[in-house]
Amino acid sequence: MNKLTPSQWKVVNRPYEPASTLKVIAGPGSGKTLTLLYKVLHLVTVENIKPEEILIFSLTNKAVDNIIENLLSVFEDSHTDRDNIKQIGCYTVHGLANKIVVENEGMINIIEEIGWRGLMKLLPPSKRTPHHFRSYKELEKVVKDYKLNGGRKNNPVIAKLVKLMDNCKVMTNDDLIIRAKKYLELDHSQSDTSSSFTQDLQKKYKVVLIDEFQDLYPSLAPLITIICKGKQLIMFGDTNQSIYEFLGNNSHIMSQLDNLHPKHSTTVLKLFDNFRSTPEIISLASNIINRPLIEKQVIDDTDVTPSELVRKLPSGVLPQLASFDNLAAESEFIVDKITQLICSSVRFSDIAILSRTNSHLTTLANVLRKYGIPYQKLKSQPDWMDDLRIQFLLDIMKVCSLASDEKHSREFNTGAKWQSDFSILVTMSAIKGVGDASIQALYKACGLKNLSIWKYLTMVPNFEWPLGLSIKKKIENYTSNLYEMIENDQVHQLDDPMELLEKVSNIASSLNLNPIYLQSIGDSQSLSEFKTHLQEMAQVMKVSKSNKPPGISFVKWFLETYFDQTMVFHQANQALQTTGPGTIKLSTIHSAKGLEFPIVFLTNGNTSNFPMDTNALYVGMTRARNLLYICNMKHQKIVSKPSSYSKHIMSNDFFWTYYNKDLNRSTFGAKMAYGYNLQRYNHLRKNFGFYRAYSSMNCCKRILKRI
DNA sequence: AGAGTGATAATTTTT
DNA sequence: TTATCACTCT
Repeated sequence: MNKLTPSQWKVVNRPYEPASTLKVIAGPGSGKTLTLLYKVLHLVTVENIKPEEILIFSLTNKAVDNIIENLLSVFEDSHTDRDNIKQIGCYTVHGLANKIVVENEGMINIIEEIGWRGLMKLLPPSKRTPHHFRSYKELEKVVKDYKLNGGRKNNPVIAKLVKLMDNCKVMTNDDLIIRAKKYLELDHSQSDTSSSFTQDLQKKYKVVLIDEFQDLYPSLAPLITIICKGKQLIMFGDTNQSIYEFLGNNSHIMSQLDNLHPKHSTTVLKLFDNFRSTPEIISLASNIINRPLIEKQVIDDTDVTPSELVRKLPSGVLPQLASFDNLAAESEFIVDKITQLICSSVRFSDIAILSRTNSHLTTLANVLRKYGIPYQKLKSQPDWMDDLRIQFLLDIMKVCSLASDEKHSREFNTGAKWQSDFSILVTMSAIKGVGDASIQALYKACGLKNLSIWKYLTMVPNFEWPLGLSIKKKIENYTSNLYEMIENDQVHQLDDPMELLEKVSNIASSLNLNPIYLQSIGDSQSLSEFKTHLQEMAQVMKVSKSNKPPGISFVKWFLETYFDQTMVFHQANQALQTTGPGTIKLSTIHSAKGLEFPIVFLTNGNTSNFPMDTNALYVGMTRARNLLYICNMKHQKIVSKPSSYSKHIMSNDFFWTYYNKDLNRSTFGAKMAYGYNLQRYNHLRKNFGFYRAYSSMNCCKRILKRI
């Protein structure tokens, strides 16, 4: 095993010691993940730590997936049982918190956009009060503030909302963390359940590894400290790559973690070498974060870097900075460059386009599709999950399922604990003409009678409803549409996913919803988008149906598990797409953290004028191995000129030899092919109609098939 | 009424 | 960094 450098070995060989901290500072391309994996291997094979005593966590799904994916291969040569290795706990912080909370409370709901929109309707109508919000995001922020400061602000309106959320088990992601911490603090020693997840966290684990510590933020601190206290804490990260500052200050939680264990058992190590990027790219990136190139003097004499592990040699090609007046020009530049690259033996899968926003990526994706260039969006969630219309359908299912359950518990009226209320409020306020005033009046009336909204609507005669005539009609329509599903338990009897979906869609379509939930009307592109999303959800429903255990109704099973199942399904789908001719990867800079690509296009879009965050820019740049293009970057350190047309890169023999060697590809046949490549490129360029704005898409598709 | 001031959001993730 | 809102002052 001479895969590691001395500085990496130093980390791996650091002995196990309870109640200690090992902090590893690992810059981009320094082999952080590899070191982490070998550290785990070392713990199991040398230090005799059992796999089930190791807990690894990180903030993003991608980082966690990355580790899980590679764990097995690292253990391949050791004589450890595969099933045994799977005992290693590997979670996102929120995934872990979710697991704890669900184990202790049963099914919960994470609030989404549609939920906040519903809650907005419960606010007083006056526009001049502090309760008036421009968007649901402001409300989200205020509620967060309220929860953070406890009741200190004493805002009765927000307090009411929070109470409603509590009763309906509706949580924000921050709530997950707080609640998880609460359950970990409880003493479970008297409890008879012998091995719950909560207890495992309290007792079983000996070593906790944190990947990407720079992503942690203060509100996670209480949970993380309680998990790590007394264990060996090993954390990897790089403050320069801290791009989640908008969630809270990273240094605050880091100082807490640094002081978790006594000074004498806290060690800081550093991984030096950058094996990823060319000196040209590193130089520019280091300049961005005001840091000279990796200095020789920081390497002490016990850590001499052997000559075969020095950084990469110069590639002879500088990162290209370009600016454009409009989005079309930028797109054209990117497509033109891609064409040049593809004609120079680059594969589609070598290229990544990184941007700061998802919306800009969507724009770029449409451009690529126009030119028939294969692409793939790297997203942890499929698109349909943040489609409001889909969220609405899911909420209708929730209403049916929850209200139907509560119907049976009618006798045991245990106070205001009606989980269905939240989903009812959300769905009802999506109806056209049902405004804040009616929702509030109705909700108040229910509170007076101490009934759930559904019970109120079905039991109290409608002349008592505190509503205007036209609203009454609308609400009656709502009730009667849902009546069969709930009162006759139809929702639980529908065993066939497609029947359920059809039924729910029928309800939605007869409700006369607000335009925002029905964007599909009159817009064919949006309609086909909705169709695709619906089909994707239907697929997950079918999968869910196939693994449903007996003794539970399909809706219930689906609602409880659809999130996890979707993630698994989505991941499998993405993996599937990587085979074949390859695809260009589209990703936000945030999602691309931890990944690397031979060629990177970094773009800021042209619409927004506010500058790029320095660390985000740094992360984006350091994703590139060999070639970096930066478009329309707004940053003090970047001076970009309007780009002039050049096909220089195609004839750069030295670079292409370098490139193929870097990727372990044969250069046979690539040399002397410049003439042929150029001919191919010119042909494509003509057909694409570059420098004449957009061309017709049909001819492009035809041409690209020949590549 | 219309000009001027000051505060703040826009974007990124987590089930 | 810019756009927009709420509010104040003349």
